[in-house]
Amino acid sequence: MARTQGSHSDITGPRIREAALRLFARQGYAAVSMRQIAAEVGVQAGALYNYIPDKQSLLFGLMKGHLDELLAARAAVVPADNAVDRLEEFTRFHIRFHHDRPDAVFIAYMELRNLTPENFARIESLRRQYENELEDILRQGVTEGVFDVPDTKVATMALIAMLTGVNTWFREGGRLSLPEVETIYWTMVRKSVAR
Amino acid sequence: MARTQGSHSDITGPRIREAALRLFARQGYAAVSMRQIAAEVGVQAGALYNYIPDKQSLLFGLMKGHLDELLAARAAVVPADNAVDRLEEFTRFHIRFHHDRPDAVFIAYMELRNLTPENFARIESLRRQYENELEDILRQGVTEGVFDVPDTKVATMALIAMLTGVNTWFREGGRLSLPEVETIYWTMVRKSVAR
DNA sequence: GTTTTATCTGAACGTATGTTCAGTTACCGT
DNA sequence: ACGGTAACTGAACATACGTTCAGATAAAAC
Repeated sequence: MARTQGSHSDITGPRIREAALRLFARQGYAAVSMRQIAAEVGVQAGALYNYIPDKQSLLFGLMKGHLDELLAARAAVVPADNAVDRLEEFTRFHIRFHHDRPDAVFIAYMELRNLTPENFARIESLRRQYENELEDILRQGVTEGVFDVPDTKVATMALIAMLTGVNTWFREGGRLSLPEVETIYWTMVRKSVAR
Repeated sequence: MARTQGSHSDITGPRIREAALRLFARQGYAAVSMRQIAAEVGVQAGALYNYIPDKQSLLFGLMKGHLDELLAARAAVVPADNAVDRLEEFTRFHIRFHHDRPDAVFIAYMELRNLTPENFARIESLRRQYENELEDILRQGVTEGVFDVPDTKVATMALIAMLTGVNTWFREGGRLSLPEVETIYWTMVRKSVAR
């Protein structure tokens, strides 16, 4: 089962996930066939079932993997001591992280309805963990007296939607670079919660 | 063909669109079959083709109808003379209009990839018209000297994403009423563009 | 060099898809 | 009452789907 040397299949599993990620993002989970994914990998459809139990698990694995990565990347950040700096860091982190994974982000938001109820609950729980990081920052700022936020829960949802929205319009090579976009969004975020 | 009195079919067309709207929003365009839609209407699948040429046109018609309604509702608004009042009106309008049509909003954002290139271009053009209304307001405020916005195009996308995001979390009967949510968002919008 | 094991093919399974259409039904105007 | 017509059924079309599996293939283990 597990091999000590790098043989073919050690690379086939990830290749299936990459192909599925790209195709699901472009055409949607329901519109992509197992045969399409297999063709992208250069294999017959039946061979996929040596790596995944079924199509559903493939989708769930992609979503779970994305959110695990997101939370791991957050956990690696050493938080600043004041709320303003923490919020700036979060803003720039969110934009950059989501910019680097447009397909996974798209899938994680759009294909929730194709999950079984249990899998849906697991994904939503991970997402809530991430959102709670932002809400903690906002609450800290309110406590510190540097933020004036009418409702930290609503503000959290508002800011996350705003930041994630960058993915819908930003294109490499356009009028603005990503760092410039980060700065513009940070300006708006900062002012929206300022005293 | 056209009948003067209200006969059965005058009501069947809208009923097909309503059923398709609901099902597309819940399961996605690709995952909904014509037989499912027909069953919802209480008819056999073949009968649908007395009202629509094909499944694609049904999707496009729903999206186009939604955006036409949106632009018509905007056109009916008498704009205030100052940018701040116009922006508040836009904010509350956007939240309320989108809140009243969650299914149509969901479809109009998520099923763009299932449109042919020409149809996609037509829908995007309508959406851009709506976005331009907001950008005009922001530019007016900058000219008046009451707004301080680093980039009106980026601010437009940021604010629209933020406002549309209400649909992803707001549920009737929750902690907050819709007017309360409107006010919270207006506070954040106002501050984010303030001088 | 032979056995063992992981991997893949190619065909098959039952079921579902969008769309068409000849034929039936039900209602309309007269 | 009756002819005309709009609306609908039910079956059929070709094609595609996710998944399974016996058998072929290739690589690793001894």
